[in-house]
Amino acid sequence: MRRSREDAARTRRSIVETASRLIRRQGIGAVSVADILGELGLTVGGFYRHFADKEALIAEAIEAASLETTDQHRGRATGQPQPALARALIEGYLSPGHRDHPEAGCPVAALCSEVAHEGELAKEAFGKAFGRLLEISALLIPGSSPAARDLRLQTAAAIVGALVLSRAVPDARLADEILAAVRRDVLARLDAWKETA
Amino acid sequence: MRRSREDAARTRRSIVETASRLIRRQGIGAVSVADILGELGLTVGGFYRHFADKEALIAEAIEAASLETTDQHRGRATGQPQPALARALIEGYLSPGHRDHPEAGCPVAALCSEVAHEGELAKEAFGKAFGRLLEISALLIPGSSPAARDLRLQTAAAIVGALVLSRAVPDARLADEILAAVRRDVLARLDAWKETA
DNA sequence: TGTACATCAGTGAACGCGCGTTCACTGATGTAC
DNA sequence: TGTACATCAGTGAACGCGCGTTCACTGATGTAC
Repeated sequence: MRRSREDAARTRRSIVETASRLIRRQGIGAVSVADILGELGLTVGGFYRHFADKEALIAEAIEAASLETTDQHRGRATGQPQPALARALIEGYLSPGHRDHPEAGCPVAALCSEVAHEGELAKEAFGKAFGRLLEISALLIPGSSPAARDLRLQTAAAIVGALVLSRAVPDARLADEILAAVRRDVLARLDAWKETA
Repeated sequence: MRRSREDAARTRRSIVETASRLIRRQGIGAVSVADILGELGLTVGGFYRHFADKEALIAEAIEAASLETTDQHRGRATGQPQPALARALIEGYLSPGHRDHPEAGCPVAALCSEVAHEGELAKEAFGKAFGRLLEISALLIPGSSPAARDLRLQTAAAIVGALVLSRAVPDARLADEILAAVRRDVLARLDAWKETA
């Protein structure tokens, strides 16, 4: 039966949020439209009143995950002095908690190798998500110099690589070691950068 | 009809090699058993004479990809003096060619986010592949000191992160920029490391 | 404000399809004598 | 070395299943008067 516009909008949002959570935890390929709607107590038929197809939802889910985590990072960042800011952001990103809860974490790390095989919409959303990761990096490494941009790209590659590998490696000790090594490295380089600036 | 033992062994090897190539290019989920055997002009029924199930093949395919690329790296490394060695390995790994041909490249970078959702066999094979990547790093950064191990882990995370992001990002210029930035960074850090050693 | 009707959010069954896996079968290969 | 038979690599059709998507339907919501 028909629902109010507010209800419908709420449903749509909850589909995106659920998809966003599930694809980060299980991967895009492992999550079906029926899984997502089932989690909400809904049947699949109504899905196509809200989205053109699965890929459109995936793209929105990536976007939502990116906005959610970026907001979290900005929230953590406000009012902090620079050194504490760097510790908070980097130690949060490269924490066992973030590694063990991809469903609430960075979509770039959760989807980076899988998204290469998805459609254009999903890749575009991923591109925007990576752009936001670079914006967060710019809170730590501001400036428009080539050296600042280089360091932002290097930092992004390092933390994404570390988190993804830490999740993929079956040896728990090695997984911790990767996070710790890159944490030390990135924090040391941010310190060195601030001294030169 | 029955084939000779040599033929059967050849078939088995070609299945592994084809799987290894296809999963690196298209991802594990996007490649079916029928795809792999079809590529070889075979029908699917015979597959289960060689492998227990798809996951067993995937694990062997990851292992084969790892051995293949590790051998390539070792080949590139033999007889080279250290500075040229570092350039050859890092510039090869972080090249547009490697980015654009995942089917012939590092399985760790090709599968890193997807493998987290696969079974134990595949994850184990991935773990061994990552171990071999660290061995290749040890050609550039030898030694058993904690600092050497840290630098190997940091280098591995950086180059895997850079390659994966370079493949995933839809903006071609940004993709090149990521590779170039991390290339410069890793080479500079290897130079600095040699000076202290 | 009240009524008649159009809209449409969500249901539940159905669709065609491709998946991993199984199986009876074929006939060349390998083995035992 | 030759023969009779067991083995088994590969075929091709079939299986049950879950997928994304479609569709006729329901009835509360929204709108026009």
